[in-house]
Order: sequence, then structure tokens, then C-alpha cells
Amino acid sequence: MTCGELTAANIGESVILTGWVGHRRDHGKLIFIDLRDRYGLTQVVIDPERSPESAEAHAIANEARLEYVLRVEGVVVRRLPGKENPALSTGEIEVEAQHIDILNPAKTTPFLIADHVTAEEATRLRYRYLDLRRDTMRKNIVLRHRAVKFIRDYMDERGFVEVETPILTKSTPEGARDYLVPSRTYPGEFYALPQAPQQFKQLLMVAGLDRYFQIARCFRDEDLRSDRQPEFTQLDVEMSFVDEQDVMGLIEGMLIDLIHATTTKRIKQIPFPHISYDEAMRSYGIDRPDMRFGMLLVELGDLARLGTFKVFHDAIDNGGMVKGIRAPGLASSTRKELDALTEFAKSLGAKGLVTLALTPEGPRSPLARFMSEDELRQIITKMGGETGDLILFVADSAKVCNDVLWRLRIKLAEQLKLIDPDEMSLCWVVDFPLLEEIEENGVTRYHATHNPFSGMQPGQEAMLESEPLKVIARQYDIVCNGYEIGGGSIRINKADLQRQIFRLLGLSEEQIDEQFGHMLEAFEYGAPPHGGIALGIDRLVMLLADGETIRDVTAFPKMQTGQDALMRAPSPVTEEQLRELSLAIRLPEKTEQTEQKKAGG
RNA sequence: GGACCCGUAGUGUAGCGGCCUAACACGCCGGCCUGUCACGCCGGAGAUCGCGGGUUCGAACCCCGUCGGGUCCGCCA
Repeated sequence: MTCGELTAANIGESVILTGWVGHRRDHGKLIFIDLRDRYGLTQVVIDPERSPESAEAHAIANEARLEYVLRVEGVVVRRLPGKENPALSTGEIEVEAQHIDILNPAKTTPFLIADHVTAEEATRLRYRYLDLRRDTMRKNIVLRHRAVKFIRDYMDERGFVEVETPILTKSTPEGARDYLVPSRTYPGEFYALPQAPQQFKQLLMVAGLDRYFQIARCFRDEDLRSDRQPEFTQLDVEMSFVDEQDVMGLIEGMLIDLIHATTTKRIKQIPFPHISYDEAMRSYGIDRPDMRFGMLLVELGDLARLGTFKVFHDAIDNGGMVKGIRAPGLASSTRKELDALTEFAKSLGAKGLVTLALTPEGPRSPLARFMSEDELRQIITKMGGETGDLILFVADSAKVCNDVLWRLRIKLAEQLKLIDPDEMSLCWVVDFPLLEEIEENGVTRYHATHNPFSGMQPGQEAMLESEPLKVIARQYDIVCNGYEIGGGSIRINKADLQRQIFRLLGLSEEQIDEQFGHMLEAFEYGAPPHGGIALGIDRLVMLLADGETIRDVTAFPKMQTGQDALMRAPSPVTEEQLRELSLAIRLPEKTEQTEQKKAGG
């Protein structure tokens, strides 16, 4: 019998409940205890004058404190008329205690176990087992279970086979920093924890497994964010003899059903819209557009050349652009509010913000001094401005314009309450460039935007030599509410083409053979055309749960420093353990600067 | 590696140069209470204001450093 299941239908039954003391309301004679377990809350009432046994129960209830573990024997009774609690599923009844055992007392907890009480992150994580007793946290963990269960069933029903791939594997040069595990038997050599099962799943396709998936743990030794943990879980999928539509169709269907099965949220648009990378950057300034609201970015183009406004002209002359965003109803913003927006923009790298307020009395803007009324009107028309709007411009490089405006767009939407919390907006971002140019130690080189295994649009192989940056990948990202929740591609399955990509990425023949020889070799034994996708389960569940951070949907997450506050990891190991692994610790030397500061105080 | 925010009883907050002998709520301890449900009432304990240094007649409050947590950039799909 659980604390969540008793209803009027059980009236008269003798029951035994076990759980934690959630609340205790002591009226001197009468005592009410809200007994809590995973399933809910049941009110236990202790009346000392009901019977000789209940007097004994009363004495024990008198001792019980918050979070004590109790076993209650009693009878289910209907609550007195007018005393029902409609907020509770068990609110029609209560359990009249005949006998109570304290199974275990509890120290006063460092924070109250209640949803309206929140402690600092570090305290919550240090006592995670208490934090997880809270209603929302427990619901999040259960929701995560249901989501993963749903996904497993969905994939299974469609013929996918879940295959476990190694956790101890090989370090590879591309991508994130690896977590390394020293080998005892091969002194000086290391395993690496997988950043993703990418290569294994492709090898499973060569093996003819045809439809693979895995709820896979992945590891990346990079700094944390609210939506990034060093270990995280992916739904990893790979399929043979498929094209982009097959993979996207499968995942789209799964996400729609998953959202409907686990939440009451509406999906803004089905089928999910497709948007090209270029269009996403143009209209949203970011490759993971939040499509729950409008306020698209607009580039002024030649209109920026109207008038004599030097800020605009300079931006264009320096190869940049002028881009703006229209905030409905903000024309009446005060000087102070505009300054705050400008400060925000500056903190993101803009030199400033050019404002244009469309007040009922007419446009108010620094621009007015530098152009005619007619010219200003052209710009307003281009921006779709209406009376009452505030238009904000950034004049800079494309990168700065986009960086500033996509954040400004989100900030303004939150401010204007344009985001409906009951709505989810998903979209596919497609037509990514295969390669991008990055600068590393002063040297520019090519870098795979997704991963080095992504294929390219048919017929573009020749462009790899002539204009590699214009090659479009067969890649697709799935974006939900402005979060990238997954991405994948149709892969390369030909050894020579794969080798060419590695070369373009700057790997020597020796490196290719050493690092990826096994893949290239496998491709020579009849590798089928194949492609797949990986979805970030943590982020996905966070969105389903309306969470602010993936820590809230992870049972035992790490702090931003990468430490586990509960287990106190990482931690030193013994000299003996190091010796077995042929390892010696060489700590970084203290910098002279630190010493000087201390001495100079 | 960098920027910003936070750090005051167990928890969450207020106080932001002298009205502080540090306040409030919840929790904790004691007492009262037979219908509460974030019960109520009365009383009590509990804080060297993260730590170190400085400025000042005087610092929780200002400055510098440092530690811890968070958000972000870099990094990372």
C-alpha cells in the first residue's frame, strides 16, 4: 500500500503505510501527519482517545519529526464533511492510526523537503538524496525514466536493435578533449572514454546490423554549462540504406509521440519546419533558432547607405552589415531602459545600439539627424515598423550583429512575454556547410562543422578541392525552443572519400592510418550507405520538464567545477595505485605572479 | 584562461559606513491547543555577517586579495 493510492473506494480497509513525515500538525490531542512516499501523500490522523492502542500511537506520533521514517497501521476513513482536501488525490480520506512504528528517526535536514523551498546549488548537490525527495525533482527523474522507456519501446517496435558499445575505447584527435584511463597492462598507454559511439555505430552498419540504437553515455572533458555536463546521455541511432528524410521522419515521429505521451504541451508546427543554416543565421542570428515567437532579424542591406550616418557607412565599408530587430510596443521605453539594452549589447561585443522608437508623435532616433524623413521611412518600412514599436540596430561584422541580436531577440521576447510555456517549437536545420575555417595558433585550417564522417550533397565531391567551404553537408540538426537537441548526417561510406576528408582536415597519411585506419579498412569490406542521428537526452528531458538546467533532470550531476559534491570526486589516489599504473603526478608549478601578489599584499 | 552575479543563524532573505546589542520567515527546542492540511498561539536557543588584509575614530556595509557556488565567453555539438 502506498501513500498515493488510497481513495474513498478503500474506506473501511485496514492498511499499512510506510513513508516519511512530510508535515506534522500537532493540536495537542489530535495529531495530523502527512506521510509521504514516491507515490503521494496520505494524511494520517492520530486521536489518542479513540482506543487504548491509539493512545500509544499518539505518544509515538508526538515523538515523530520531519523526515522520520514511519510505519503506520490503521483504518481508512472518510474525512469529516467539509474537511476534504481537493488538492490531494487522497484528499477524501485519511488513515486513522492504530499503531505507529518509527522505522528510523532523521536529523534535522539542511533544507526543508518542499517545493517552495530551495537551497543553494552546492547544498542541494551535497545532499542530493534529500533534494531528490522534493516533489519536482522526483517527478523529473520519473519523467526521465518514462521518456527513455518510451524511446526504447518506440525504437524496438520499429526493428531497431540496442547494442552496447565500449566505454573503454580509443582517443581520437577530432572533437572534444578526451577523458583518459591509464592502462595497467600497457604502461604509458591510455584508453579514452567515448565522446559518442560514432565509430562503433558506423561499424555496426558495416556489420549489417541495419538499424541500431543505444541510450549511450558520452564523455567530454570540457567546461560545464547549465545545459552541459561532462558525462551525458544520448539517444544514438544509425540506419543503413536510408536518406535524410528517413532519419528525420523517424525522429520527428518519435518526438511528436514522446511529447504527447509525457507532457501536456502543444507542438507549434507539425510537420516540423525545415530551415537552412543560411536562413537561420539570417533571420535568427544563430543556427538553433527559437521559433516560438517572431521578431526576426532584418538586414538593412543598401538602405544602410542612405543618409550620412557614419556608424552605418563604416560597418558596410568594413565588410560588415547593419542588422536590426523590431520590438513591438517598446517605443515608450525610457532612457534608462534603452541604456540597459545598450549595455547588454555592449557586453556581447557590440559597439552600441542604434535605437529607433516609433512613437505616436513620430520616429525618435539618432538616425533622424543623418537622413531625410523619406529615407528614414524606407528603413522603417524595411523593418516592418508600426507605431509603438522600438527598432534596434547593430552595425558591425556579420558575426557581431548575429551574436548580439539573437540574444537580444530572446531577452526581448522574455521581457515582452511572447513565449508560451505550454508550447514547444521544433524545427530541422539543414544545409550546413561541411567545413568551416578556424584559426588555431595563427594558422587557418579546415574543421568539420559536424564530424568528419558526414557526407556531402551528391555531385559536390569535386568541390572539395576547388571551393571546399561551399560544400553542403548531408547534415540535419533538430532544434527545440532554441536548444540544439540533436544532430546527425548521412555518412561517407567510401574509404577514398573519407581519406580525402581527413587530409582536408589537416591529418597526415600516418595520422589517418593510425587514428582511423580501422574505419577506412572496414569501409573496404562492403560498407552500406548509412546515416543516423544523436539526441541529447538530458536537454530533451529538461525541455519536457520545463527545467532551467540539465542538472535538474540528472540524478547526480556535477557542479560547474566538474566536481561531484556528494561523492567528493575527483579525489587523490594512493601511491600504490599510481605505481600499478606506472603514473607519476606532476602538479603545475605555482606561477611567480601568484607569489608576488602574496608577498606584495 | 577571462567577464559578471551571489556568499549574513540549519534554510531562504532584509540590512549596504554609526540608528546592529544584526532583523524577518521557515526550520529547531519547550509549552498550550480535538479537524488541521505551508495549522494556530506563547516562549526560547541559534550568526566570530565565507576567509585574509586594508581604508576609517568606527566596517556585515567601502577597497584589495582569496576561497566557494552560479551564469556566460573561450572550449564543446
